[in-house]
Amino acid sequence: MNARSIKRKHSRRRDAIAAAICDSREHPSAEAVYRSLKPRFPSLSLGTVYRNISMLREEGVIKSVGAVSGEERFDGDLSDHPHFVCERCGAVMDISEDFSPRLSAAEEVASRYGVAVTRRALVYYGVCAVCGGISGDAAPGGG
Amino acid sequence: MNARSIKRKHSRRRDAIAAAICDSREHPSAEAVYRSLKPRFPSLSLGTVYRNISMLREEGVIKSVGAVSGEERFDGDLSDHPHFVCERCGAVMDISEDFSPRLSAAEEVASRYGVAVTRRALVYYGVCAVCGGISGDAAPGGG
DNA sequence: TTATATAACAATAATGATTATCACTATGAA
DNA sequence: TTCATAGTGATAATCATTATTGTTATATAA
Repeated sequence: MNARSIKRKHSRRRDAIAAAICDSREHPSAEAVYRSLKPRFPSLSLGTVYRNISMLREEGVIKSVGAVSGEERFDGDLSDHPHFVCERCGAVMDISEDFSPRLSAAEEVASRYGVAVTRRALVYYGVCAVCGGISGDAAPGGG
Repeated sequence: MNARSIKRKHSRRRDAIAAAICDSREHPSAEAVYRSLKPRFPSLSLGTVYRNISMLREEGVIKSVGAVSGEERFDGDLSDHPHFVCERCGAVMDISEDFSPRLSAAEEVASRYGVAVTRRALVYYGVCAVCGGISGDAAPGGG
């Protein structure tokens, strides 16, 4: 009756797209998924990647992490954990759930503001270790 | 010497664009700012809005709240507070800082992961009061 | 006030990510 | 195998945003 019951046929490409996202720690964009699968599926089309990502998201197999530099990034780990985004290279990494606000905060927001909260997203922004976040030398003159 | 020292001339439009964002609780998009100012500045161009928003952001007068349905939304309140986004109507509202994770969490992320954290963003998603978030009737059949 | 340098402007073209269309193909059930 | 239709590649269209360009407004000095 509802949209969920649309019959889905099995698709090799959809499996591969889901795996590319779920088996990666990179939080790839649609374009990145496309590039990673193109060698294995030479006829793969970018539209197919977008279409299947959209289906996988509806089905709850993957979720979006938000956009980095205008490109949406995806995650196959559905747990409610924060992310770190490097503003230099665009890398997205998982952060332990330990750094999430307590779960009850969402309930408190709901009751205080009279809204229904279905999910939340916490993102830390900065500069990753590779790009020079920590190794104390060479002050970043390039801003 | 650096990019900050580019000479800026005074501009009525830039003032109006900054005010449109800072005096609003709507977290408007560039398009929304354009629409709100068009009556007062009939010759206003959308490109001008984008260009000035970009300048205001560089200068630290406003900040981005992230994209909602592909449209970037802006905030004149620079304090580190969470937001709530209604997934039905796209409304963005401020949430009290009380619901932010403690500030030390950012430092802990930095030291644990070897990164530099410059800012963070916490967003709660769901359905706002107007769209039916709370008033317990009429189960949302339209999902 | 006029003159001059240039930041800001409107109009518009270009870009880049994403979505829609369509003729054809592959999947799954009979 | 046959059939209905979900899935696909190619490509066009859309939408937000950015860049370009010739003109206008602002700041400063004469």
